[in-house]
Amino acid sequence: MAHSLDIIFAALADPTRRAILSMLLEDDMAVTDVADPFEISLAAISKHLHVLTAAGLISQEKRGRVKWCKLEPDTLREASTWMQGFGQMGGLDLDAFERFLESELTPDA
Amino acid sequence: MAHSLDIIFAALADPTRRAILSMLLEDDMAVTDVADPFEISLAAISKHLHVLTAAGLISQEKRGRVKWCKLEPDTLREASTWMQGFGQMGGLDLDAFERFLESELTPDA
DNA sequence: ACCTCATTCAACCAATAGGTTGAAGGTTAC
DNA sequence: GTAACCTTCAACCTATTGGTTGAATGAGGT
Repeated sequence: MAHSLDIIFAALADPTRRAILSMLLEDDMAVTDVADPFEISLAAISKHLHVLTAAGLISQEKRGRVKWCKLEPDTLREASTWMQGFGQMGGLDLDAFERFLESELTPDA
Repeated sequence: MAHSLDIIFAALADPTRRAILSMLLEDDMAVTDVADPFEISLAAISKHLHVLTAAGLISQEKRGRVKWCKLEPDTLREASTWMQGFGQMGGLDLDAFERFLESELTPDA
């Protein structure tokens, strides 16, 4: 956990990587199938998947010779919550805001 | 409008820039005052502010010799909306959120 | 064993990002 | 007018990013 917002947002800043996330929303996919719709090389896609994995936005599991990619929504939610806080409240007590975020992000039930 | 998600997320990927946004949550600020808590040069801060402006996350208005920086929450909401597309991560517990808002906003004493 | 498929590694390249410094542009104050 | 102040410009440096290609690794299929 605690994937830094630095690498999460950096991962989201690339259109290819956002497209990959959208694809994975529908289903888990093998690396080759992820690469199929794109014009760039498989190696480039492999690097993008590495960035997404490092950010915690996806996970990869090797079964046989195929590596499956799976969306990890919790990490996106981390960033989403950070942004929603900004969008909706101006001029609030930031300490209270952080306490709120913590209580929201802690999966206690 | 339609600030591309590319540059919005790229702008959010830097910790200095996110810190600046947090500061602007509390109040509008002049460039020099924004730069004050940071150890880096004023020119570097100026560049960061340019990136944030290009992304539409802040706006800048020159009054006299001072340039004021103001948070633009709508753009953050744009990016947040993109994330809503990812299913269950509309995620913030709205009831808890409203309770929080009440506890923060109603006691204006 | 051998061949094929799935994925990554390694070396390289051009472009960008984030930082520096010093000089320049405007604006207000004396 | 000139001095002080706020901000940006310009040139430069280094590290990182996103892409390429070709070889290497690993796992099945036959």
